[in-house]
Amino acid sequence: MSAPKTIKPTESELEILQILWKKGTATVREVHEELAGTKDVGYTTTLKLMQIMNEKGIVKRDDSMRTHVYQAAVNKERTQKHLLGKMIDNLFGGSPTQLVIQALGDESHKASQEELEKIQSLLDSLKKR
Amino acid sequence: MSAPKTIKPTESELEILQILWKKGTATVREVHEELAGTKDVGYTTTLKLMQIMNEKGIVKRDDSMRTHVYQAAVNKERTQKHLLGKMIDNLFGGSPTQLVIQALGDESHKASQEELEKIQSLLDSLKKR
DNA sequence: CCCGTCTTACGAAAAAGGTCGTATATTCGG
DNA sequence: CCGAATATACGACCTTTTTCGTAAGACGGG
Repeated sequence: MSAPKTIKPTESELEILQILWKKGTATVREVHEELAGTKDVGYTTTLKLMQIMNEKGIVKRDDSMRTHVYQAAVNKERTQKHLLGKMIDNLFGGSPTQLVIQALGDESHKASQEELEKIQSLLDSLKKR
Repeated sequence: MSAPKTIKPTESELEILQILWKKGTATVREVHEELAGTKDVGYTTTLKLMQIMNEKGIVKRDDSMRTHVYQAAVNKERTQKHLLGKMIDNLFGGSPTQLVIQALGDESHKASQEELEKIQSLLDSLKKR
């Protein structure tokens, strides 16, 4: 099972995926070090999690060496889009507009001027159609 | 416990909340009928879920009559914002911009011209600051 | 008044997620 | 060559979530 059709990582799996997406490849130790920076968790817990993710096909690993090297097996954008779509359906009645408004209005995650410009460009091209 | 500070409804609870947000108030049977339209689930399962949600303070109920009447006890917008914030952290590295871009670019959830204008207004006011 | 129906209550258990202890293997410095 | 350090494997366990069977009370039609 290499390409899961139902992408549904759990919270913990998502944390690990993010690290793998950022690093490209990483060992369990590397992932764990980074994880341990923000939460209190044991090494074997991280290991187990990544083993399970491997079984599920969420990550791939190269176990040709003693220290296995992992990488994400699911595409970042596709996963984001998938989960976002689900949230739009589940929580925003199928309309992305309210979601966008809520996201832009989020006081604790402010967008920079530069980012706002990026959104503006996208908005312009959408409005043209 | 009437106002939970940590809003964290489960998936099933979210399904029920959506129905309650839409209907305002509803009996277990009403909620269940609607739920049963999309998924296969027993009546007592829905009942139990709603009882638990009541204990958690996610919903309120009027049990002055034999058939209890439920309503959501958590604010819709606040819940949306909370879960969205979590998604921004979990999946978009803390930046709402990528989320917004993904959401706007979602082909299966297109925004109307009117909605785009609404977003434009918000964007304008954000850029002014 | 009695019975079938509907309701809530309750408890048990399956399922899922997360945690970690321990065993075992490998590596490497001294 | 030995022991400390480090790696994976694996199973046990706990908590939360989800599921449902069963019991018991209330209601209404006949």
